[in-house]
Amino acid sequence: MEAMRAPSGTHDVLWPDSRRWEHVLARFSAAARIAGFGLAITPLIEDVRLFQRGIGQFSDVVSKEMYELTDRGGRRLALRPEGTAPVVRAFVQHRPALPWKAWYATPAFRYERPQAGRYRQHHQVGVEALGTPDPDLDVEVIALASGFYGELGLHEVELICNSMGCATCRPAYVEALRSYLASRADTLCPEHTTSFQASPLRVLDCKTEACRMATDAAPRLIDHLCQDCSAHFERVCSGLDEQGIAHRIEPRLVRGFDYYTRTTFEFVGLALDSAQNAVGGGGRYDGLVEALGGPPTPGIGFGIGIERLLLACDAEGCFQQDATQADVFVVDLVGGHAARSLVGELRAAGVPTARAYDQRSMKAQLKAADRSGAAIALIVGPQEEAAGAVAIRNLRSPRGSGEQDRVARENVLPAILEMAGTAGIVGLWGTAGVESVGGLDGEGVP
RNA sequence: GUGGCCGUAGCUCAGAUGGUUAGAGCGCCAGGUUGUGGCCCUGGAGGUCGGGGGUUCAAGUCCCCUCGGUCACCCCA
Repeated sequence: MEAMRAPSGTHDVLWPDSRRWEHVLARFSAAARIAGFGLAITPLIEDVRLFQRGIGQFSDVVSKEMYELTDRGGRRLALRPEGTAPVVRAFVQHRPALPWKAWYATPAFRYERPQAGRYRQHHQVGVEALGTPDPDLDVEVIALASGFYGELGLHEVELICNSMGCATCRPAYVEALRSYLASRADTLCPEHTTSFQASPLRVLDCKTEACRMATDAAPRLIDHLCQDCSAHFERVCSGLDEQGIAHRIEPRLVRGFDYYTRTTFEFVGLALDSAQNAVGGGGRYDGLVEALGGPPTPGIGFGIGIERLLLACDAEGCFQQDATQADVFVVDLVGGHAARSLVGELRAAGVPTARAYDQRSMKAQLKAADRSGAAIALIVGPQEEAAGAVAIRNLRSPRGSGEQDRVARENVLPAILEMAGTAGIVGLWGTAGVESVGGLDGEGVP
């Protein structure tokens, strides 16, 4: 029988790797809440038209990368390829009071050829803020992402931004660019010599030497912005300066979704070797709500790819791998009833506690205790049981020293707390909740 | 969707030009120490050599197909 495996381009995230995910998720949710964003959970499946109308019928993501399905009722559905459209759809459907700020964490599905940093199912955390064109909001949203990277200890990240203009100024610019490209069509790369007609903006983003040179002198969008867009972009940039957020204006930055207007930005992981080095990106989408059937409402948001974020964190060595499954390990040589009662008692008191099963030998149980990373072993054999006591052993004491005491059964908890001090595990528990998950507290944050 | 590289134990990998029962390190299990983890020693379990077909007296090794992984293009997080 062939062993089952996860579909191509999808991955399992298991302990201890998953610790980093818990950490990232906990940090992001905290940062988002502090910034006034509330969690939004929306369905993984949506009407395909949501993405066709939102992202754009002819975008690559919609035209050739969507996971589409027909349900038993004949509805055409799609697995979300990105996070913004569903949240904006929820806004249109429920019309919460403005401004509305939501954060999310979600898988996203795109049928692409997998490679480093690119998967068919990947995961994003992100935010959407709807209801005002105020550039202060742009700054705030960008600052949230930027601060989040910093909190994780990720520093080799470059912020690049651009403005895509609006319905007033962009069409004229696109026309200008198209005719410029037409004049140099023969110097473009093979792929763009004809396709520039349909999507001239894409050529700006082309990495080939030919297109680079050809577009060096091309008209730049930021020079063709209308007065409003220009003023808006200036205020975003000065706002970022004011906050001390380094950024580079990149007139070539073109993002793949049709809904973007005005501010667009991307965070590039400089420590990443892979060609997939965008660790986050987003922008304003002042026409999206309307396109989805809601009232004219401006909005802005970003998404951060967790897999790429983690790749970047690895490249910078943000996390120390130091997994512990428990702080206390119970070794039972009396048939299991001591383990049952001690484990129950300690866990109820909030102490991460593990034990062995199957009545294995003492050596095997202590070995398991060692591997679990526990700092303390509680040992109950016939002698202890007869004396109504528990042996408490410091698993972190120097090799051979075998530091071990015997305490009365009822004094186990205080004895653990006392030894915890010398074993150097204070604080591993007691700060219950996501922040202490996996003992990652403080790691990676200078 | 296009192209390059790679699939041998749970993991990392050896296995010249085809030739006996396919190996190592790590990990796992047990014993050495009948009540004490880490270091050490001994032993053990674990493989349809990704799958299918072909060439051959003989295929992990050569050929074809296929699946999977990986990298790049494309696109994006």
